[in-house]
Amino acid sequence: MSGKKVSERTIRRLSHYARCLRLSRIRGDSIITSGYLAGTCGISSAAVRKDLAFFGEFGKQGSGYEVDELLYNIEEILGTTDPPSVVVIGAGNIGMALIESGLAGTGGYRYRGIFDRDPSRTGLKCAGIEVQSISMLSAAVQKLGEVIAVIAVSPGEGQNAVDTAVAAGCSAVLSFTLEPLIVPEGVILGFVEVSTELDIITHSIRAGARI
Amino acid sequence: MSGKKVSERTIRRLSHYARCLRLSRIRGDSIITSGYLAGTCGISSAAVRKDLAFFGEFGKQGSGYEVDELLYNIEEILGTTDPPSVVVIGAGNIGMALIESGLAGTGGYRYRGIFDRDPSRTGLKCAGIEVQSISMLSAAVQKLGEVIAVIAVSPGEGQNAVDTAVAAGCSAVLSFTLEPLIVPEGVILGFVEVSTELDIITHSIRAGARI
DNA sequence: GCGTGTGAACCTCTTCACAGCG
DNA sequence: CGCTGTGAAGAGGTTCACACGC
Repeated sequence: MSGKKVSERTIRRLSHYARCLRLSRIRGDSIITSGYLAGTCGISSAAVRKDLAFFGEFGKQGSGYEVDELLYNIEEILGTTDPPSVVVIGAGNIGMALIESGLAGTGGYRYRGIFDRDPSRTGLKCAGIEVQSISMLSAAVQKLGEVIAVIAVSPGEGQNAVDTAVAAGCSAVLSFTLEPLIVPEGVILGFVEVSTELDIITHSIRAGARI
Repeated sequence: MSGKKVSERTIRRLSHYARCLRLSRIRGDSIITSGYLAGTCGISSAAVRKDLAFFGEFGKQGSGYEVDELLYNIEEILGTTDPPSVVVIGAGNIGMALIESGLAGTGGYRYRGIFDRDPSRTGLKCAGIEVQSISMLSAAVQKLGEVIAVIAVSPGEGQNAVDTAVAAGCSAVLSFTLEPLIVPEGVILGFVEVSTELDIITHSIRAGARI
């Protein structure tokens, strides 16, 4: 809709603002300031205002931003007012844990299915969702429309699972595996890398401990 | 040791290089080029060389980088040659799944314990590790030394768990919860946010679909 | 007075092009 | 000839300071 180009870093911040706004709304606040958002997200208030002003004049001078209105606008920018469906591929420990934990508080996302190629796992139930054979994925995607596939398979099976997800028509892939993955042009690829987060933390500990 | 200041973005890339090098080593390669690392990590070869040259002259002109040597140097920079211990707080779905999945392939990290404040969970065994009462955390940290606490508790319990971890002497906290958290100065804080990754992907899908 | 919106300065990071060395 | 190391140019993002409106 909007022809704006925004960096991933900005999108990441907008996502944080959105989460912060949801918490404010739960707490009953109707107005929020850039300074408050800045403090909660660990950045400067000027940066918050720059981010928001880039997309429109959402604030009221002298008071701040109306929580409901700002949240609506940010979700509009992110495209999460009507978010894609999410399915999990791999009904192992992590896959099942993700399903059981759900996506509460994330603003609209919901797990719509979990798939595994191991027949001994199909039929298991988990948080009201039944593990289906991977052969059912294609039909499920056709029914759901836009789908993000969360890859939670065993090490070494990542690329295989991604290829299956892509062939089934998934628009994007979010991988929990460590392996490098390849997707065709047009398919979005994201990673959740505990390993890298640990490395960053370790470096911070060591660097922060210097004199 | 080194007084260099490096950005988190650079550290994140170094972590990716390290993972790529481990895979190369397993494959038996002894030499790797900046172009190959660049391709696998999705950046330009010049950026890779800049990153590495900043810390020393690790490469051999005309051939490339020796895998073992470069990996050693990167781990030295990251501080992961002798990595901190990792413990999990919260023996729910995610905590148990993390323990069962282990940290294979991450280069040295290992889960050394899992703790929960719910007495009905203590004593459960998981991948050879027994769930301990949260009251044992302090003693465990004292024995382990430098400890990263992975927070995998139910929504709303995050800050409580963090406070406990900090009081027990943990050097850093990596949270899987969505809530904003506060830690005292000197304690490192990191997040794994599936919600934000989904937002980024959703935005990419919608933005990429524009004309 | 308070908090937003914004142009300008500032800084960091990335890319380019090429010299240098095996 | 191939690939690294690096100064210079360019792009992008952040901070600052202040005008504007409630």
